[in-house]
Amino acid sequence: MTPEELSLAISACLRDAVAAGEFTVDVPDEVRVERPKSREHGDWATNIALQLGKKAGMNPREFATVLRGRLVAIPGVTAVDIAGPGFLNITVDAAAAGELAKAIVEAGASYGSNDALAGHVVNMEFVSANPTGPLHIGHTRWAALGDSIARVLKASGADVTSEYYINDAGNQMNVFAQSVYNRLHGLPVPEGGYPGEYIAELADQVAVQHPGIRELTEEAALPVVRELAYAAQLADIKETLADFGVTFDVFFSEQQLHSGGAVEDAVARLREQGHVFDQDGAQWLRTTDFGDDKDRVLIRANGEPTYFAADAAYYLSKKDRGFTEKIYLLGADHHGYVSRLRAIAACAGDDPQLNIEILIGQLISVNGAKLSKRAGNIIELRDLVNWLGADALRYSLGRYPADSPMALDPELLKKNTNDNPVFYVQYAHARSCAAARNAVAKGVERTDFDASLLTHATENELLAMLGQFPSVVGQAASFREPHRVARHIEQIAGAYHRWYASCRVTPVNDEPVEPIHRTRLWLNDATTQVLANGLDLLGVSAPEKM
RNA sequence: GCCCCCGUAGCUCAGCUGGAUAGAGCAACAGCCUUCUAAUCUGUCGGUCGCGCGUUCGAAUCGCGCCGGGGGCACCA
Repeated sequence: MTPEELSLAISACLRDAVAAGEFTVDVPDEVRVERPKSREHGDWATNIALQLGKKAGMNPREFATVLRGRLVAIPGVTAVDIAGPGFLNITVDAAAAGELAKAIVEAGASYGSNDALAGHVVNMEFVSANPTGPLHIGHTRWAALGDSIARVLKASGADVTSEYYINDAGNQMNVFAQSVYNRLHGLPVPEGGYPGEYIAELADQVAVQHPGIRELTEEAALPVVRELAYAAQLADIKETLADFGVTFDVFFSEQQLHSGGAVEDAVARLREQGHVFDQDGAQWLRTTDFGDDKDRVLIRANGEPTYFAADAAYYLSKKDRGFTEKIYLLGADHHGYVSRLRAIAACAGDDPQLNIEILIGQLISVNGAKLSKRAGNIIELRDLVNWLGADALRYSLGRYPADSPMALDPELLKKNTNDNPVFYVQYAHARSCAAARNAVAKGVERTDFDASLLTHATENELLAMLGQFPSVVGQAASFREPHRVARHIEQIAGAYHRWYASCRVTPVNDEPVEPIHRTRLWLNDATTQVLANGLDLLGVSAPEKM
């Protein structure tokens, strides 16, 4: 019996009690069932009586007593105790709990999938780094987190498109082209240009693809340099992301918004909605109507659209493509954009509370040093991945909530010891794989299964953790917090290690294979499956040997 | 000045949106391997949840005000 099944059964009891006139109260959609910290409080506990008692006009213990009469009749429930102010502590039959092991193995990779977000059509935009340089440590967290959020959303039934917005328009592209051009000719870095060493590499690539580039006049060469260097840089970004296990469904070009007329179109549409006004020769969006500090320029006095105008056009594109929820993942240094992005949604006729969601994540620091792409002293994502390994890096980024400030200590991560919890979880997975290999070699097979044999305290604990996995994935999706998955599989790994220490899958020496061994193999393999599924949601590999 | 985030064990951080005695890892100390992977496991030590009011049966969690740290406030991109 999983917590979900128990939760549903309790809801049914509540409805039956209301129908029988035992109390009068609105039955909530979901009854939360928790794993008590102390095992003296049963397998599962609920505070539903504390929540509903007052609403039913009864004191919570009285309410609990009435409800208890129905809960004890749930198949698989062996005891229901009332504790403290009105907690209901529920004890479940070992056989009912143990059935889960078989169910997980049979569900395989789909175990953990749930329908918490069924029907949601989500656009998930993240990274969106300028294609004027390599991805660096500042993009690392969002790449890892955004990809994992997309995965838990999909696992929870949402229709998700992950998207990378390429800022390939605007003056920085000209500066970028000029920087590469200067490098081709051995000239100094232009004022405000990009000094990084990667510029030289791009210049080499441009020269290879267009051998006569140095002979062209500057005026003729710059557009060519710009396009070739841009393509090379974008390819580099995509490769780096792929090596990091991060994939995007769509790479969306800002330039195409401009060239395709979408920006002008967006300004016209917003004007029709009555939110655009003219002042000082510029065209403004009245974002202050929707909580922004000040109104924002869409079209400058010189006729050029602002970056903000492209943002508005991009938002309308997402809306037109049918996304009901547009999620943006931004760094804390961009938090000032939140109110103006919400204002765009409102001006477009959307509900800024429902149709747009902006997740702000705190920046990562490395030994207190800030890193700047423009300064050229960047730490590349590619180097971090090569140095620390994609698994260790993704896991250490994925196990913290986005709003907690993070200090990555390279010396600590480089150690690759169990300071890094990824090894704890991966080791548990590899260990369970080894246990299964050994069991099969000794003739233990997953034939018969008798759930009532899984009576050890560590088995009870492990089964409980495995049973919570789908709801943890659902919560991770609902809250956009994949670290919940990481924390939970760490608990599963711990429960597995403790189980392994006291319950053997393979008989000792020449002792015969008993039903208990075969049954435990199911539980062992169920754990393997859940650990693998959890690691996959975080974009981390699940090694079978370590 | 205004806005956002953070403050929990010596260190790094969780704390399941208000529940039972606030947890984990690391560090420190003490134990368990001739038996499926000891990268594991068992135990001990360690807290004024930044401070103060408030909300209620009940607050680390919600509200207000302070203190401390980080980030941001362009007709830049």
